[in-house]
Amino acid sequence: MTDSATTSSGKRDRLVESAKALIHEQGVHPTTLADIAERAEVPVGNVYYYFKTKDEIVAAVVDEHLQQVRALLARLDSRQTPRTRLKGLARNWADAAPAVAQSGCPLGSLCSELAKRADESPGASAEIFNVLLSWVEAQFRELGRRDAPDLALMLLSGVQGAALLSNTFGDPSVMTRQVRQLDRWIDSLA
Amino acid sequence: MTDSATTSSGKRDRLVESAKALIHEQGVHPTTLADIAERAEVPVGNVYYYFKTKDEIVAAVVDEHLQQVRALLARLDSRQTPRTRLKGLARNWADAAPAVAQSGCPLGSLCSELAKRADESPGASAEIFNVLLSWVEAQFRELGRRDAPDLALMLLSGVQGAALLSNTFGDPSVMTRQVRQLDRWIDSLA
DNA sequence: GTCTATATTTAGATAGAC
DNA sequence: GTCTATCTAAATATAGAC
Repeated sequence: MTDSATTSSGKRDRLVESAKALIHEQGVHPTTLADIAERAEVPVGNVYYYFKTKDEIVAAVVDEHLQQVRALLARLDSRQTPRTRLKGLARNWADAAPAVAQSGCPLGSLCSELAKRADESPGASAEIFNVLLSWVEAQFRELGRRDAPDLALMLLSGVQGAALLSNTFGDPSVMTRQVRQLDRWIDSLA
Repeated sequence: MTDSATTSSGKRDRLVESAKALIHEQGVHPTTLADIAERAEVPVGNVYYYFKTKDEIVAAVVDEHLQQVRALLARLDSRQTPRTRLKGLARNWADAAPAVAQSGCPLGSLCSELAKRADESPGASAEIFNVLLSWVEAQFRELGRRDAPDLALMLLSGVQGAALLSNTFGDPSVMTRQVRQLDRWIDSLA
């Protein structure tokens, strides 16, 4: 019903969810197909019925993240002003602080690992940050800032860098402190 | 001469340098001992004379980074004012933009990967960012800012996040733009 | 100290029964 | 569509000759 394949029920989705969680916790490379299958409660060999290679699972996880980001931004779009929309995004990150301290930003650490691959082109993971960056930029532009691209870069970088430090130190407060600071920074803009 | 072992010449250092470069380019997990040995022009089996495990090589690479950061900060300490010292650090990052766009920040991507490991404690890689953070904080305090810890976090996060985005997009200008912005931000502080 | 050959383990992937 | 059993390849690590 949801996609082209004639798949009956749940297993494919469970595998993607399992892979998503494990990749967040352990990283792409250390996560094995056996790990993924076990957590999804699917026999190992069966994985290959749904995905021809490990790369295909990773691609599905990236796509899942992309859809999730799109859904989040769509929800935020219902808010009245660009400022409240930006603050909603910030709030979202602050809420994720404990998970981020433990395993890093699910998007950031994934992109960090995928960017190292020999692929020439930016790849699908870049699209996630592209979507985020464009959206934030649009909010700043609506706030009347002509330097919207720079401001968007500053905000996203600030969050991603804090996520990395928070994870490195295993300390959620690093993330929350930085988000609070960025929140004030948004307020300070004309 | 340089360390406790009775090692005669070069090989250990070559292995660490090789590992450092490969880990930057490919990441920790994908880099094999065979890769490291080949690049260092040392036979594979011989690696185990210098390092008992792969983890030991990684630890040596982390330590190498730590020493390098300490040396950089020591050089910057010779500058006259805290502001010129901070700008020297920023300049250093801007110069690294091409390499960062290609393979990420050597420190950031390494910490990102190591933080995911099951280890409870922050580990040695956290010490690198600790040193950097403390140093930057000291500069801001010398500038008379009582919010020095927050400012230091903002600066380091801003750089690390930009490095991640720059690498994700494979675009050096993302890094240089952000550093320029942070440079202006430093100027704007009382 | 240096190196070759090899043991061990594990992960990705496939074949084919049901 | 589902699953078991297994092949193949590669990576870490060791034994032991020189």
